[in-house]
Amino acid sequence: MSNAFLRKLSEFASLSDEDTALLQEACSEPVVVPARHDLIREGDKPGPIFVIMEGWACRYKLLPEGTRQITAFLMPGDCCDMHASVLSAMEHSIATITAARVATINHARMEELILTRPTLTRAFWWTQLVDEDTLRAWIVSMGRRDSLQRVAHLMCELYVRARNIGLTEDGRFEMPLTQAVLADALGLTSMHVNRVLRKLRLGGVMELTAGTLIIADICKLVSIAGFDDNYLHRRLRRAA
Amino acid sequence: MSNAFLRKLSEFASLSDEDTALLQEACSEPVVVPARHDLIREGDKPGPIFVIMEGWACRYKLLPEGTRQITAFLMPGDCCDMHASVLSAMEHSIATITAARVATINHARMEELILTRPTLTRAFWWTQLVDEDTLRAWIVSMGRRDSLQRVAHLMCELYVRARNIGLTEDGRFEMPLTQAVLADALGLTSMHVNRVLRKLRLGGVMELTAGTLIIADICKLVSIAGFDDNYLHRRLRRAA
DNA sequence: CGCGTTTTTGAAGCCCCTCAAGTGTAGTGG
DNA sequence: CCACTACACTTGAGGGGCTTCAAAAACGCG
Repeated sequence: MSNAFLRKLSEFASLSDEDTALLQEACSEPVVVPARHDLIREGDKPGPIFVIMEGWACRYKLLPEGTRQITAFLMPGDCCDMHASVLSAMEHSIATITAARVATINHARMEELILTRPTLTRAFWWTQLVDEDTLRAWIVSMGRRDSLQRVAHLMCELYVRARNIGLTEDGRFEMPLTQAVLADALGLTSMHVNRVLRKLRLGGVMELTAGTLIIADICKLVSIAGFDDNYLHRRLRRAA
Repeated sequence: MSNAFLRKLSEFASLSDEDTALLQEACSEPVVVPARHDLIREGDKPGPIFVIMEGWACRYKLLPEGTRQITAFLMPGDCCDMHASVLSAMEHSIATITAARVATINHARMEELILTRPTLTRAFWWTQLVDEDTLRAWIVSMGRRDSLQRVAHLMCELYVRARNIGLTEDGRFEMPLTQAVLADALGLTSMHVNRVLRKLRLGGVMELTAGTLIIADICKLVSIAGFDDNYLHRRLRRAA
């Protein structure tokens, strides 16, 4: 199954052939977007629903002082702003991190799917709730975990999410995030992220080089992070 | 209008008499819950939808080391877990802070409302999206604001939310949160929250005593916080 | 009035930031 | 093929913001 969106949704719900076909068709014309390109900006009127088919993106907000806070990473299969049309303006921006293939679904089409396909509606709700629990997990990390735990926790989250969509192999996966990007997500400076990564590397826990994360000791990593993947609400649990 | 839930929803949508009557009836039998009482605990199967009719509550998560992180405050009119039934287990707990009147709506009833009353459905979506943007605003605060800005920002948020449901009068409102509770929400210690509050008091910005917040200089407060209430997505803007 | 909770204040220390410089590494053009 | 540039990564020194530990004062409630 080459469609990451389908792969992700079918992780939660068993989709009928008709549901599958409808979804397939809805995001059949993805557009290639270059890296570091805004899909939508804070203040804009909500646009269509974006579905990331390939590549990485993030939600972020710029502060007056020029600093940036990333509030979510978007990976293949993730979709944004399912119902944002209800609001009059976006409160944050969404940008690609790498070059990406992005499908768009207009709101009329989405509304139609929601009204007529109860299984899809439930699956969409599930993604929404997982995203929400992920936001809460980030708040917990920022509020009550130190930098080492915080980095470890994010690495665990991204690893599990990558694994769920079949992007890992044998404790490693491609994670094209610079230390500056990680810092913007973790509420740290890139210099400090660098020091934390060194510590994890020297401790034989994990190594992040050239855009790939290699987890040497997943048990140590999970234990440092205090990671519990419940918040990602997976039905199936596969081995690492 | 004595029903805080109705008051809040009608802020976004103009509800028909029938919608109003249905909502009124759905939460017509609130229960009084004592202070510091869990409504639902992490790990529990999702229960009914809770609607806070009176009093304060919060979502929180306990960490292994015994620390606590609050991820949201719930005020009159706020409802939780609209669609949580989709999930198999709660990822966080919800507890009252003060004594509270809490209505419950079972999921079958809610589903019926959503299927038959499009105006209500849109209004529910709006509350959901506001909650989500609030989570993101908290992440931004924790990641990129220092303690003074963070406290100021939270006070702004709570003041605007209280004002929206008619709980303020002339720059003041009842905010029954201890410094320890604020600390658990802000990712600080109660000692440091105390020092920040003193600074704001001595600066003639605001004063928090005996469970009421008195804002002396709203402009200063907003400017310290870098507060912008867009994320609460209000349609109407009333004067303070 | 007495007791638990909350608030307040102080002193010492650590975690992470700021500022600063230097080291790769990939891409470009001569 | 090598200078040149841009960007990401790396490392160090010093400082500040928030924590930890500790204890006293104030408050609220039976």
